[in-house]
Amino acid sequence: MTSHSSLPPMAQVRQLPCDGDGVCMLCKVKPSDEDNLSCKTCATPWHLNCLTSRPETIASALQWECPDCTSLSLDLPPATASGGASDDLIAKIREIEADASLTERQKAKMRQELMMRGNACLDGDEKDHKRKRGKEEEMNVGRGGGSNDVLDLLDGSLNCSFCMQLPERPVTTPCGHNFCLKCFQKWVGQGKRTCAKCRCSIPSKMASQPRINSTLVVAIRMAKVSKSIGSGGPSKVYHFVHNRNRPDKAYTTERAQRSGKANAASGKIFVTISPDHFGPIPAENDPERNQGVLVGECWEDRLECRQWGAHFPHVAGIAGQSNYGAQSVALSGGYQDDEDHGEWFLYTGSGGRDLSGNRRTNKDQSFDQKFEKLNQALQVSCLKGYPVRVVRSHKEKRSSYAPEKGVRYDGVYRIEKCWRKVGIQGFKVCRYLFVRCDNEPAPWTSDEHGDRPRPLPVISELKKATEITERKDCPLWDFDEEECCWKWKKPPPPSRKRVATGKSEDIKRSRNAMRRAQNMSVREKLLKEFSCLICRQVMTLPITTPCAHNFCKLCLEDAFAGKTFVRERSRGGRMLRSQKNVMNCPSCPTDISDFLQNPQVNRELMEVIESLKSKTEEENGNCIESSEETDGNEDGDPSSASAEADIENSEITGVVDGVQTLNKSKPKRSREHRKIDIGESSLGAERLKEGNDSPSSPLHMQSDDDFQ
DNA sequence: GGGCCCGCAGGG
DNA sequence: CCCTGCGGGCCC
Repeated sequence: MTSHSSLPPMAQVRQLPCDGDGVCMLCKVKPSDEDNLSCKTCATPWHLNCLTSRPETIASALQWECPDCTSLSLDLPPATASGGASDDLIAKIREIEADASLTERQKAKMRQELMMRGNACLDGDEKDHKRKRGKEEEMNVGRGGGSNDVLDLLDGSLNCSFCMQLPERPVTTPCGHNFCLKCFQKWVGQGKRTCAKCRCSIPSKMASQPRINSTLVVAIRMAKVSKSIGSGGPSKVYHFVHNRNRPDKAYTTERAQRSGKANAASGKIFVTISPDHFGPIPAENDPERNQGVLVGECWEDRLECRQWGAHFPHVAGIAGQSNYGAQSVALSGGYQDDEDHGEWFLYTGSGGRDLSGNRRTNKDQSFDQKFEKLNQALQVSCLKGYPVRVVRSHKEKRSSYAPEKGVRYDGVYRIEKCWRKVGIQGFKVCRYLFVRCDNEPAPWTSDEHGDRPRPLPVISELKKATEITERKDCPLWDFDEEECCWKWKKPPPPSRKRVATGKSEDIKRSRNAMRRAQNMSVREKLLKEFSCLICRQVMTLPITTPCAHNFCKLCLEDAFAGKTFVRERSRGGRMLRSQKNVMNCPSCPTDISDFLQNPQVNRELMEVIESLKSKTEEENGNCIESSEETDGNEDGDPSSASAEADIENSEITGVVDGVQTLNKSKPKRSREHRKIDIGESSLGAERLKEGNDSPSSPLHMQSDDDFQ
């Protein structure tokens, strides 16, 4: 064999195409037209001089196939018959290429879809994803023109390079490229550890635990909603949860303040629901804000979550009464058997552990769980079809759907089935299948609408299950086809408890921000979503951390500027200097030191922000600039107050052994200051220029799979 | 990061 | 009144 597909894998890895700007990713030079070679299969441009094997004639150059496409057959599972699926696939791709009725973009899309499909079987989730993408595509066709439209703007820049559509559950790689969670997972599932767009390596943590970039989720949904309203579609107004609209500080009792949160009495309950209230918490039970508890609302911890009524017990995972039903559950990684798929998950009951003495959280199971007490309460909710509120905690590390920080309300679910099986630890556990049934979209989806009834997932462990409980009667909480929403089909069970709250005087919030938000154009609202978590202004050079937080490049630089990065810990009376530096994300306790070696600007996002800005400025002159100025200075404005609080938080969580701190005294960067060049240089590269020996320069560690 | 210790709330 | 519980701070 003489073709480069026979080269060893490493040799192929050394071959890289040109990036989106046409610059060769190997030699970093933009090839001239003569040196630019396009693959006939995927149309990617390559630098002729950097190829290990070049076509010899002009004719063969026209028929040239890039190393990625020729190695395609290597990636695919062995074909069933000789010739097989890979040949078939390539034949199909050629067919697409030859079709003169298609535009280049359509061709690219179809090529990508074929590549994604491969000849592997799709699991249920994936089929769902494909179906959904297909549907969206139909809708997009109907969308038509509107060149000035924000959705088109996002659509052009942020598309997932696998399915060529706006990313569903977007995840962002450290190199700054955005993909659908499913597409990304499929890619890494094939053993790929480089970015599909730029071939940068993907850290193993990102590959195994990708986090959803909620900034993008909200932005995409907002754009979609604005579009459907604009086109005379549903005019329902969806809430977008902004941290700045939340109360500044959770209420704590005097005693709690004395003894600290570990021993805190829970604070005042802000909502007027009884502790055995089922279902969402509506606006009429939220006298302070008059908006109810919204899907996506986040709290610092379980105590604060309790104060807003989403989940009352401050330790237990299940709220309920054995003969009455369960109102809410918390997913916080306490049980290994849990399995989270976002819209549905498998939950494990409580009990089976020895909690005698001082042990409150023994993780080891030492006897079987039974359908009694709180486990029975969940069973009642299953049989009756009650809505069960679900909160997810950052402590659940294995789920892509867990928040990076604190506790988040994710809406109501119904328990469709429950059973008992032998758990991972060898003792019997109670198991529950939760399926989402909320009128508001989940925090991780860009859908404009909430859930629709969906077929139940196939649960393989049911084969070995005992005591399977399924609902026989109609569920009390169900989807109304006429009204197109979830509602009580029969009245909920009467409350047996009193409302545990008085009138709260502790929280004073202005509604100005909300009113102002209502008057803002979609573009301005979107721009607000793209705020840096440090400076609170629209990001100039957006950077997405592996923990899915977004910052200006310069703010992130500032946050770590002039700091000593060697981590010291005392152990056994001696000071130990650890090999690896630890630098925490300013927004959460994730160590982003590896990422900081070479953080990449999210150029796709930057493009969107720039277009939004220029279009808004075109229309409003300097309105945005001035409104932002007043925003920050206005007294009593929850946005500014909460922003301060968040910065305060980041100073606590962002510190590692007191070595790294955000420089609070540093004056806020002026907007002029922020307008700097968008050159190729990354944070790491700039640091490099300062000199490797400078104390501020992070160690340059070479990761194993970093081939450059 | 793991273990220990603590207090609190709610079910029964 | 006792038991249970997917917390949280702090120390090592």
